[in-house]
Amino acid sequence: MQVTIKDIAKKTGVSYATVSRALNGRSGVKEDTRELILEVARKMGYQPNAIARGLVLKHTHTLALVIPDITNPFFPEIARGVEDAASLLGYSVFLCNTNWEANKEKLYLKTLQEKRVDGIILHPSHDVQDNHFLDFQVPVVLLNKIPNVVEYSSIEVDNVMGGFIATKHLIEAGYKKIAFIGGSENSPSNAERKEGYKLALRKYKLPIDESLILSGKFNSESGYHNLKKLIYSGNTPDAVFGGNDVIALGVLHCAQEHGLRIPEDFGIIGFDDIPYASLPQIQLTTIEQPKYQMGRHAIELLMRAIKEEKADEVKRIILEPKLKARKTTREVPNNKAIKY
Amino acid sequence: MQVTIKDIAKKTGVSYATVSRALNGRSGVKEDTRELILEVARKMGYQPNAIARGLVLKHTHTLALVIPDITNPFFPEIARGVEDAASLLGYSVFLCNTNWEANKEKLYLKTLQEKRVDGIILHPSHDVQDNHFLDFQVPVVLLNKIPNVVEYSSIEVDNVMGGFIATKHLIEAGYKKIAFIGGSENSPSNAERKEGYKLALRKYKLPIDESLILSGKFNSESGYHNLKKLIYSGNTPDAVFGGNDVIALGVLHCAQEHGLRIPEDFGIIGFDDIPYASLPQIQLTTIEQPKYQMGRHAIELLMRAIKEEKADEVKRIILEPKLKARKTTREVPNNKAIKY
DNA sequence: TTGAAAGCGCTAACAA
DNA sequence: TTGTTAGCGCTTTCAA
Repeated sequence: MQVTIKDIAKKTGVSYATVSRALNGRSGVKEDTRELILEVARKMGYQPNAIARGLVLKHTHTLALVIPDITNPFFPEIARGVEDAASLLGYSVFLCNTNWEANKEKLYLKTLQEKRVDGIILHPSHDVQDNHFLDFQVPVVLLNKIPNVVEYSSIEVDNVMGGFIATKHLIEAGYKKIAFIGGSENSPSNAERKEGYKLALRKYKLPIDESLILSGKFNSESGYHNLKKLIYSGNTPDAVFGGNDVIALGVLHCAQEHGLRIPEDFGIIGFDDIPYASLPQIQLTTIEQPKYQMGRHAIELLMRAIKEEKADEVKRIILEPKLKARKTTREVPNNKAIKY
Repeated sequence: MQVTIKDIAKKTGVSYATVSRALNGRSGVKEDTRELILEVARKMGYQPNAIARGLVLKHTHTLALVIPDITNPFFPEIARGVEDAASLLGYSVFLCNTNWEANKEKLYLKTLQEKRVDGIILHPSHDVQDNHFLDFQVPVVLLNKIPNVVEYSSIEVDNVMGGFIATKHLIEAGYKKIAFIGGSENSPSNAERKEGYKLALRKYKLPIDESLILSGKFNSESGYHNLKKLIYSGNTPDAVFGGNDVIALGVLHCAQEHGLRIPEDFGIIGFDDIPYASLPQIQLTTIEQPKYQMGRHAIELLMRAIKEEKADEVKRIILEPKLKARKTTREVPNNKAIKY
């Protein structure tokens, strides 16, 4: 059996209230008694029971990170950022994989509330339209925007800016026929990246050709097949902006298989900067999302909500995406750089 | 404020013991009352308090996965296996990154005990010699062997077999001068893989050349530099068995940079089969560890320890590693395959 | 400086 | 079938 403060009280001959005070470093305990208690506690191998404490204090120093899939290369760094920041503040964090299933997400959210987590960081599954987490007691911060949901703090990256920068880079590098091969149609971030793409084309007076704008899934097969489709329909672009890195990797694979010379005749840019992208054998040009920082910021936001009783204060942190020019796009000649 | 069983009791006019019974589906509640209670609970938005329940039941339905770094491509799949299996059984899991630091590991283990997790899955940092988790109340299963520690269940892959298979594959493919570029000297799994390597050389009558056996760190820089060292000392091998995939990737990079033709003149095999390895642009031949399964099995073992009060029963599950022949090694001609 | 006692929300004996 | 009550391990008033 675990030793409790009562055991310590018995051993030391004081009341267990005093033991509690001593153990928690509260004032109003004679130095002698405190030392005695601490000593005895140590000797008996006392481990405070966080459950009991949580029951009375009404907080658990426990958080949760609810994401679609830790196996998706986009998430581990976020998770690490979350966990590092949380542990620094004395919080533990539950990891929950929803597997992109709204039902699983719903179930987790319920369980987590029952476990009385102090806060939740949530990357919702795209397809969640019913916002089942809207009647929440627990503070939550979102890891991406949900259309029409404004009641939560969130940390986001500026996807339209990212899409713009990506496309601009392609244009500056001299590519002329630039396709957008995106992911799911009803992903808000996908839509925003596409918007950035169109913005850039428009700004630099390139035609917007709808036949060059494809969508599919956020996996490499989708990227692969969409480029293939373009090639076989005789509509081969000379550059592709992929909706994310995984798609771009599929595009890269397809382009290589079809003997397209990269980056000379064919440019590819992705989005996210997942770890794969920087492998020497890949060297994918991409738009970086500051994943680790996103995790940290999410914790910051969550702490505001938890600590300051400002559950109502909604704050959005919008992070800037950055271009990582690598080897799947031509270098931009200095003199050709478009003024921005 | 959250609604409690007392609130429900008041509303329905029964005692709160009855409410508890009804809510937990315990027998001995008239069907009418049960329905009433359930109905009222639903209406009031009752959320059972798992903390309070945990306090009396003395379990929390909470587990922890303590690993060095979720950002390391070896771990996400394990984590997924753990989480999937755990959630199926109604458990939540804490994710803890020790960052390879024994101190952090120690701290987490302490916290987790205080939080009264029901069990822990631990991948210890290599360099932990003092086994600070030895005085544990909580069931733990280990994700790799620790020398001289036999008191815990563990799930392991047979590293010497893996090393043997890897080397055998290289030999069968016709490589003659096979180097082993490993990771940390004091990593047990590294030592075992090296042992398998030597075993294979011996068995197939190839000389064991200590100048071809290098160690370093478990990162790609280490692999890169160790091969470079070999090359510049005029001791270039015609194949390398990397202590893990990340090392092998570094080796691959170096080999490519130095114009070695892969796999014709130079073969590379790794260990782990991390996701990178199967990218079309990489196609690294490697020894697969069944990571997802390891996670699931770990949960199995943990459940035995938790449920059956067999905390003392120590069980090891030893998984078989498998060869994944891809493009960084020559194909093994059928007739040349060595009988095993 | 210390102790007695209530109570956090719940489960489970024991009685009725 | 239902209610009463003790108690899980702890914190925190209130009194002494």
